[in-house]
Amino acid sequence: MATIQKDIDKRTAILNATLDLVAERGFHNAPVSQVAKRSGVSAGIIYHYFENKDDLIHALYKHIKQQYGHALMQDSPHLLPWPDHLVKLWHNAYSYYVTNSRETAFIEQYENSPYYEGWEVSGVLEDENMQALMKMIQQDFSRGYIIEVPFDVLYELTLGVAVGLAKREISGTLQTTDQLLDLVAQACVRAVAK
Amino acid sequence: MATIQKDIDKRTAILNATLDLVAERGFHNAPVSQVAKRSGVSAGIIYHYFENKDDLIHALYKHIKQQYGHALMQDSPHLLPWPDHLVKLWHNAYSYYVTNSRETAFIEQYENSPYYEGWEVSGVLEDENMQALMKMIQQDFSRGYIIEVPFDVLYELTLGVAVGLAKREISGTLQTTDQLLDLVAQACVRAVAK
Amino acid sequence: MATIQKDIDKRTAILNATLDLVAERGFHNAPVSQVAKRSGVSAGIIYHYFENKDDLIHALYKHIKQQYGHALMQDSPHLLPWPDHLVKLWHNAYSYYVTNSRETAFIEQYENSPYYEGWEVSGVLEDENMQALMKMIQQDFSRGYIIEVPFDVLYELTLGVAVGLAKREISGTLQTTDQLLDLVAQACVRAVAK
Amino acid sequence: MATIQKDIDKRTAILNATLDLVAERGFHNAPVSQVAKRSGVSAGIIYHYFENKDDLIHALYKHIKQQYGHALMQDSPHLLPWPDHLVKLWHNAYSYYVTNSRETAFIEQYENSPYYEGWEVSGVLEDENMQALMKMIQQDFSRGYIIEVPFDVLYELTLGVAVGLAKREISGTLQTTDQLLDLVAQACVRAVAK
DNA sequence: AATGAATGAGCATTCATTCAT
DNA sequence: TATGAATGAATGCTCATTCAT
Repeated sequence: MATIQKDIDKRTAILNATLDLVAERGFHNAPVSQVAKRSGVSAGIIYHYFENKDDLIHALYKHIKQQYGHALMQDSPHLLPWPDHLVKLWHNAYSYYVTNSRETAFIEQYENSPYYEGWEVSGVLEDENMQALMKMIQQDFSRGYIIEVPFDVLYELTLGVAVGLAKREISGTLQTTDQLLDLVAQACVRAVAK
Repeated sequence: MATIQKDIDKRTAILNATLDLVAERGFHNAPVSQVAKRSGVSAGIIYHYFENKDDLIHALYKHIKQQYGHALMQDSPHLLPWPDHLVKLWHNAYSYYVTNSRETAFIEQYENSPYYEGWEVSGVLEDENMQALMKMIQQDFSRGYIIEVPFDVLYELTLGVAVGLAKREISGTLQTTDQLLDLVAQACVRAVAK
Repeated sequence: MATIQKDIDKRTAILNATLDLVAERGFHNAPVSQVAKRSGVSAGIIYHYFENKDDLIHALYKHIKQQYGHALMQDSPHLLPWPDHLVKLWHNAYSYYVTNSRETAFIEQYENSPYYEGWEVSGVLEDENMQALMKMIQQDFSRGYIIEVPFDVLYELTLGVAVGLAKREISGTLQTTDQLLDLVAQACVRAVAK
Repeated sequence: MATIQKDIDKRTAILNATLDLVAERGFHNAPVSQVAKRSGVSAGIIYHYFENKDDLIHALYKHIKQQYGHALMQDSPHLLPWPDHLVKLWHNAYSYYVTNSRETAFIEQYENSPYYEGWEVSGVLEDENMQALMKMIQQDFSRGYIIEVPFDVLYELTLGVAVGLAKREISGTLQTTDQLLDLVAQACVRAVAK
């Protein structure tokens, strides 16, 4: 039992150190040796938990995306009526990104690198939270609440905006207020509402 | 004169090769030696035109951003009435990104890497096209056409959506039509209109 | 008793896996971890049966050399008259090498590596089959059947040729027939006969 | 001119250092870093002259085999009558191996490692000295001097014996004299003569 | 006896940058 | 200006060996 716990800790420690380094210094300058040092393990053991550095990066991405999926569905937005559930979703997304700035930095680097092959391939769809979300949007569709555009487009018009804003807030370019965020969430709703 | 011309060509060739490599293979795997080979110059001469590799990357970014600024103001959107100028702007942006996929890939990698320190620092504001654009938005503001949110927010709600869509189109995730694009442009207008 | 049996099996399994790997992939690329995996034991236990990897290699060599000595004296060549016993010996050697290609590959790698310090040091002489063989040759000597050259030289002129041929047969370079082998055995006899 | 000379020297220095190390310490324990140190160059430059370590090893083998081919045909054995040319050839081979013990050690390690894919594939046949040798043997064949067996077999019965003996001489296992060598050369002739 | 996680030195290879020519 | 050979620190990764369990 102690062993299992320790194993989980070590794997997590490696993932966490990688996240730290990539967020701080970029995909470059996140050498395995530094990951090892920062997570307090030897360099060799990393290859016990992960096949190679790419595998480590991919695993970290999957890990974060799961976290994100969970955060999105916090407080069960799907139980709220239209358009409140969309607003809630938007705030959840924004909140996740701003609170987890390292994760945000990592995701954005990952998804804009050759590592990424699109969300359909990335295995994100297997996550149950993501499935719940898709179902929710599906319903809005069939009830005629939102414009008839592909899912990707809806995403960009809503949560895509949340990421962009969060990145600016994190970098200090932009100072938001609750009022402003509500305003933007409403704007997104307006964009996709039929 | 011929020499100067040749210099410009060589510098451009280096920038172009860098763009190629970064777009194709990512910020990693774009070694200076490859840049040299692909641009048909020696590795050493690159350090005549650029202080070091970082300088080369930054210069490329500036170069592309200027191109982008120019593309944005194509066909003088600022001469059109509200909200046509915004729609035109949106289409210009989208068109630039989709047509110049290498540039898009580079920009997105750059702006999500530790290289980037925010657009205010990046010198983008010095570009005259960008200044014209800012002025145009300023006017819409003062005339009460658009919601009162910071410039960054407006950007995310409009052109930010265009980049996101373009990236999906480029990667093949999404197939757009003129009809769909018009729909999205309208949605963006709806989002920011007061 | 059962335990002892199991031990022997495990030790043999390790030796066998090592042989496999070295023959297949060379002295390089025969890591202990792979030996463990292929022999179905843990990496750690290998160090219970062998002091270290070198010791394992040396032990394997000794093991094979004993097998070889046994194979050489199959069907009691020493009971045959001159030069039939030499011919028989030659065929036995050739047959062993061709039949046991993994062993052949290992022996040749070992004897041409810094591991090897000459057969006199290697402990081969302690083997009773080898002693019987030496005695047989000794007798041929004293009876004046064979030329007066050191034992090493006789070996090269006879069994040394068998190894060389076998290696070519194994690698597919050479296709032998019974007729050809008889011819070569005779040639070797001719070489050493006085 | 000086540059060309220097280049040749550097490439040769690398090959020479590799030969040294492999002969002394085996294919293992001949790390590129040591090759660099011993040849007085940086580790990096080795990859300017050779694609990778395998390429370096293969190049060294080819280099040595050419040397060997040259040594074999020293004093034009092909101009001598049967069987003197064979005896001369044998002595040339033996002499090369004993004099160039590092080369011998390397060749034997190489040809018994997974690097080696048989002499037909190794490009040895392209060497003009080897071609002269083949022609010489061909002639002996057609004149009915030697037994009708494949070339490989003849090789093992003659020069193959020379290598084996040389290896024993080098290792100190065997002390040869001119008389003994003549005796063995004669034995080899006897073996292949019809 | 037995496991396999853990170590860390060592390896092949890359690459930004310099500099003699 | 221009070349490209040369450097050497740094990187991802391997593997013999140890040791807590």
